[in-house]
Amino acid sequence: MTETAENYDATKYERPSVTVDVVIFGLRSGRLHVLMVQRKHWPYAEHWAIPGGFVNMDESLEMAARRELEEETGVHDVYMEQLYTFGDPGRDPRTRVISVAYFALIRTEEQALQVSDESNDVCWFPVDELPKDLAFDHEKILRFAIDRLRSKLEYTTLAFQLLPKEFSLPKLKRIYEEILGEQLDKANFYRKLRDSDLLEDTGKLLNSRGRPARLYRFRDSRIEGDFVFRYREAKKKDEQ
Amino acid sequence: MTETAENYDATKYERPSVTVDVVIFGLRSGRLHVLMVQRKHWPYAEHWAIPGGFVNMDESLEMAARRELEEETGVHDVYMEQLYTFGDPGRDPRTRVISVAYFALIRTEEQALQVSDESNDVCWFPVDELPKDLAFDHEKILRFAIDRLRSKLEYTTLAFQLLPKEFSLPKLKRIYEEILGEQLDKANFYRKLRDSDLLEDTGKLLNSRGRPARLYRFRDSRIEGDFVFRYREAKKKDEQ
DNA sequence: GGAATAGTGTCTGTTAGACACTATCTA
DNA sequence: TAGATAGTGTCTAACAGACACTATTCC
Repeated sequence: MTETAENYDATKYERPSVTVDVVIFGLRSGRLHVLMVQRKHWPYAEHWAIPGGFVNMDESLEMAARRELEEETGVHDVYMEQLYTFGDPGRDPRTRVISVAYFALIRTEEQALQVSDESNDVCWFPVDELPKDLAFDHEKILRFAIDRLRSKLEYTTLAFQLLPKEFSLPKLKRIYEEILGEQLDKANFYRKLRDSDLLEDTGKLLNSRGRPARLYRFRDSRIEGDFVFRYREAKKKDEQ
Repeated sequence: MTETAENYDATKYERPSVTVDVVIFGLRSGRLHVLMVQRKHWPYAEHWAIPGGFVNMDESLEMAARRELEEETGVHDVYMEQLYTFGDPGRDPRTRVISVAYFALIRTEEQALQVSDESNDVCWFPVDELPKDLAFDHEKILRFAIDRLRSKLEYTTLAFQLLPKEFSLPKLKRIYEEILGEQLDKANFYRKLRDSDLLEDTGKLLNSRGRPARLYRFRDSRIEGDFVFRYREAKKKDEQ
C-alpha cells in the first residue's frame, strides 16, 4: 500500500533531477560579497543565479559542489558546508528539481574569476546590494546562506576562512562588524582573541597611515574546521 | 562543455532517486527514544531502519516527510525540521539514492504505533541502546540527528516539544539531563526558567511521593518554533 | 519524626561591556 | 605637533555555578 524503500522498483517512478548550488562568499575591499553568474538560456535568461549544476551519478554531493566551485572560480581546498536542501515542486519550470545548497568561503584576493560557457558573465555582488529578480528561488537560498553565516560567526571561527593567512586584529574586527552589521568594542574583542589562544604573532608589522598593526596567523591546529570561538560570551565547555 | 542548469535537457541524464527519512524522537519513561522500523525485503531485510520513503513528484520535501511520519505513527502537527541530505553513491545497493533527512519531536504518550505493510515491526529504541547493523547509512544519520538535538537543546526551547502540555520543573530538568547526559543544578535551572518568562503557572499540583510539584505550561506565543532559551549562559540579545 | 521530593537564598568567581587611557606611526 | 590608527587598563553590573537551606507531602 504505502510506497517505501522496501518495495521500490527503481524503474517504476518518475524521478526528480538533483542539482547542487553553491553560495560562494568572499571579501572584497573589506565587504562581504557573493559570486553570481548571469544565465544565458531559458528559463530566467539574463537573470543572475547562484552557480550550480547537476549531480553526476557517481560523485557525492560534496564532490559535485566542489566541482562546481572549481569550474566557476578555479578554487579548491576551501571551507565548504552543506546549507539546506530546497525542493519545492515548481521552483524550476522545466521539471522537478531538488537542489542541495552549499556555501563556501574563499580568500578572494587569491582568486581570478573565469566565465563559463554557460553564462554571460560572472560577478561579485555585495550581500546588501544583490541584483533584482534572481533566477529560481535563489533569493531565498541566498538569504538562508547569509543568515547561516551570520549565526555561525557568533560561535565559530568561520570568518577566518575569508581572511588571508596573515592579518591584523583591526582587520579581523572590521570583518566581524561587516558581517554582523554591528560595532564591536576593540578592547573587548582583542581581549577575547588573546584569551582564546587561537592566534599566533608572526612578529611582522603592517604599515598603514597610523601606527602599524601586528600581523597574526591562526594556530595550525585551529585553521581548518570551525573550532569554537564566540566573539562574545566566551564558553568554557571542554566537551565536543 | 560544463553541464549546468543552463543547457540541461530533462530527459538526457540518468537521475538519482530521492527519499526522505525521518528520525522520530520521543520520550518514554523519561528516556529519549527513536522510532525504528524493521525491514521486510532486500536490501537489509530484517535490519532496523529509520522510517522513510520516496518523494512524490508533486509534493514538497517537508510534505513528504510529514506524510511518512503520519503513515508510520499517525501523528501530525508536530515539530519537524530538515536535518541534512545524505547522498553518497553506494549508500543504497539498488540505485543512486539521495536521502533528505528530517527529524521530528513528538509527545509519545499521545501516540499509538501502527505497523505498516512494508515492515515486520515498529519499535521505540532508547538512543543509547540502538540495535546493531542498521540498514544503509542510517547509523550515521541517527548519530547526526542526536548530535543536532543535543546542540539545539543548548540554545532553543526544542525540548518542550517532547513534553506534554503541562509538566513540572523537575520533569523538564530530568529531560534536559537525559538528553544532554549531564547533571544540572536545580536552583540554577529553575532560576533560569523563571527569568526567561517562558512558563506560565497552571496553578495545578502534581502529586508524587514527596512534596507535590507545580504544573506549568508554555506561554502561547512561545510554544511553537524554537524561541531562544539557553539552559546556561543566558543571552540578552533582542535581535533575531 | 523520617524519607522523599519540591523549591529558595545567597555567596563567589568570572567576564561581557563600557570607556578612558597610552603607544607608534606619517605628514 | 596634529592626525590617524593600534593597542591596553580597569571598573562595574550581570550572572553561571556551587551549595546550603527551607517547604510540603506520605508513611
